[in-house]
Amino acid sequence: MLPYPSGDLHIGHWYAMTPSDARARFQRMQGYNVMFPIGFDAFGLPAENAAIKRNVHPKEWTYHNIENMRNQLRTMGAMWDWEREAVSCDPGYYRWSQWFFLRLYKHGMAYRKQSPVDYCPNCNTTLAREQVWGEDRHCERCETAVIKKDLEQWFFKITDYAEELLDFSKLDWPERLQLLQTNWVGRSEGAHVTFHTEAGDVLLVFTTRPDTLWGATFMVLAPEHPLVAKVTSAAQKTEVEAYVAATVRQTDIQREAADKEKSGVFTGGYATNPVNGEYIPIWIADYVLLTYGTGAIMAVPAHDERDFAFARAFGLEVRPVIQGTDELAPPDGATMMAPSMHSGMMINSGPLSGTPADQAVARTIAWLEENGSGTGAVNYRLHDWLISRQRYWGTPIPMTYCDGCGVQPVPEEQLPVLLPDDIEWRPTGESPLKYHPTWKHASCPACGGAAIRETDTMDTFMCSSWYQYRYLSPSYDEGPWDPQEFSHWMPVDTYTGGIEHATMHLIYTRYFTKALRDMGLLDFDEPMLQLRNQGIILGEDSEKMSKSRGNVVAPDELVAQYGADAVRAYLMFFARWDQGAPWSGSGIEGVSRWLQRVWAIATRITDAETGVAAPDRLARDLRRKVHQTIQKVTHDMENFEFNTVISALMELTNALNAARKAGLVGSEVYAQGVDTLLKLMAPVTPHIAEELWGILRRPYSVHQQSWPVADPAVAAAEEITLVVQVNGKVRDRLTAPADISAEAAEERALASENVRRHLHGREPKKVIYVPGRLVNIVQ
RNA sequence: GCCGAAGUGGCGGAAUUGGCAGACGCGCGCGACUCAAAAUCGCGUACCCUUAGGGUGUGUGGGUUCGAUCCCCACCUUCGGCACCA
Repeated sequence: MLPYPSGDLHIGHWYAMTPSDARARFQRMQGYNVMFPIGFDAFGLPAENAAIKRNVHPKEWTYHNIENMRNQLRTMGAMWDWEREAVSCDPGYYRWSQWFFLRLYKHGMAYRKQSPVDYCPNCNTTLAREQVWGEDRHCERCETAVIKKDLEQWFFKITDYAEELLDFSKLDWPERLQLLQTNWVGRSEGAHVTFHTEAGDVLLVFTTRPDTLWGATFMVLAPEHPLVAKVTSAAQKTEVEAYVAATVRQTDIQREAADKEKSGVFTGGYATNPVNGEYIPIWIADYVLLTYGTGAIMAVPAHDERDFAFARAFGLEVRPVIQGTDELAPPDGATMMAPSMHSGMMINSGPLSGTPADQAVARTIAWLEENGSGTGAVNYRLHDWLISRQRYWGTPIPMTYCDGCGVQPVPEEQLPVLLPDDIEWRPTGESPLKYHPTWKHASCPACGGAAIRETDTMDTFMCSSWYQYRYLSPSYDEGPWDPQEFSHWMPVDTYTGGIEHATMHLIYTRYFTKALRDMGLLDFDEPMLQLRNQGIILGEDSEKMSKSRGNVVAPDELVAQYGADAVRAYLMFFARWDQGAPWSGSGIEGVSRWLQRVWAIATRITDAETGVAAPDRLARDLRRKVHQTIQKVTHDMENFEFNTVISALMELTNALNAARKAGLVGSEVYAQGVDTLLKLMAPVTPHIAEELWGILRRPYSVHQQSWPVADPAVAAAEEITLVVQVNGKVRDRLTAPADISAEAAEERALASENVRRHLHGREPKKVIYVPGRLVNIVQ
């Protein structure tokens, strides 16, 4: 975890962190060597906003918040390893973020590119595609609708890893998360097909349906496509330029709106279809996106909905090239009402006519490759990661620009490129780095002449892409990590976090580790092997918690009222951890009462006499319950099923209470039951468990005890309730020995008075016996 | 539109994955203690039939099975992701 130091610990932090801590403590008691680190994701925009609004320096604001959060985190009683704390805005940290940037640059994985990028006009910065959300394309942080800007920016080549990012075989990650990442990468198989313009330029298209190539009746280019100007005829020039200008002015939202009504303009140019040499008109339309595939398509209106709508809107030819298996005659392009999506047989397709649907794509690709007109191809929706941010409070990108030598990396030994402290804010909200009088002036590492520093800083997801490695040795200064620590601990065994990171942090950090591997810096493929997501806590009104809604639950107040242990236990109890739920304030009373009952049980034992002889049967029952609870709690802790951990602990408490009333206080079995309860509670409620452990004069500390091990023989039930059904309906319940034979069970079931009544004196047709569970008599 | 997840008492949720539906807790009701209240403790608490006993019940409608919260089909609702992706 690397929380952002917002300055106030939220109930959501508690919900995410306390079960994770409990599980870490559980594993430590099981004998594992557990590292449970913490640190802060300390760069980012809120610090700058605070600076502009309240005139505090971002550094001061951030470190003040960190101090505050450290204190709040301490109230949780988590076993954080504070000696390994890492703070991403410390120069000792961001020096290595810069170092990684230089490594990536040297390996060709960081590059600069001019392109239309998403820009948040409120945050005054560009954003990565992953940070633009929803139908209305809004900024992930401030929810402002983004706009497009044509800028030169730094990118990381995450697309080189598109295929590998789809491989989850080494990971124990939730299916749901794998699916989100898989969809985000967006792999599709098809072909690249080479068309040619009249001037002889190559016009490459990507298609998933090469089998429909003979049905291509026109081409469509994205309005921003580089060939647009060249293919446009003199007659169409005015119209084309007007359309391009209009498209560029539109936001993505406008472009995708209007109920997907098709618009477009004929360029006056033509292209040759490689499969039949036919000349087909080239159009431009905003439904073709420059950012996907090659930014150009072959349009097959007979077999594609968008192309069909476009063809009908502009009166273009529709030519079917597939006859569906259930179609008696080939569809008529002139009259068909919708594109044909049937599978069947290729028609009107020259040498491939007659090819059945299941072979059509492969045979067409083979034909294209033989004829040098195309190749099989895989396309991904994933884009390279835009990491430039036009902000002050971030890691400076360690690059310079020299008039003579161009882009030059800052030499490694000059790192870190420090952020200047003496800064002034512009009323426009622009980055002070751009306007700093001296900071950006540097000497060129190549020629020694004057050079200008890059004034953009890095996306903060860069900091969090490698923080797990910095936790190993946060003050190490000979490298990003101490190699000895690294080989002992890495990769991360268990990682917990929110699902909202699926296509951001969690994809970036996977990419980052793979890139480091390929640069020889580490030797595994995945940064975190096991991952589990917690859900989110909503306000009591089922809405997202926010100050403006007034539905925020303050953990500090709950801790003051009920104590940290009760808050911890309640957060683990009140909902399924992986699902989250709306907050409910009344339930915490129940957990608080439970802890008071535990207190009463454990403190009464000291006053009681020892050496009490417990009746055999009661002793056995209690011992069984104890061992069953060990089994249940161990299993559920392993599996992140924390709510049933608490209910099992409550059940054991209730059993101990009943045993106390039955006079078992002072007996050995009772004392062992209490000891076990305290050990099982230690990960969940570390303070109370320790306190009671001390009161009972057990050897310090409860947290250093080994986790109890269940004896299956003791946990096994001696007697079972045998359910007796007649035709699947419960008619009786019998108490029987656990190892009752099938014959004996059937005999006893048939002897039941109520069963006999329901049999109405007739013979059963069949009797089903499920060992240890039920007898079903079928008539 | 496409992909995915989830629908169980008044509420949060449980059910060893095909075998007692509703564990545990909240809330509520009744009782004990108290002059009274709070706290605590005890009992009860899916719905319906006045009871013995029975009927119904896990979003809706079908199906498979001796038996379905669990498997299959169709549908409804809610939430999440993607979205003119070629």
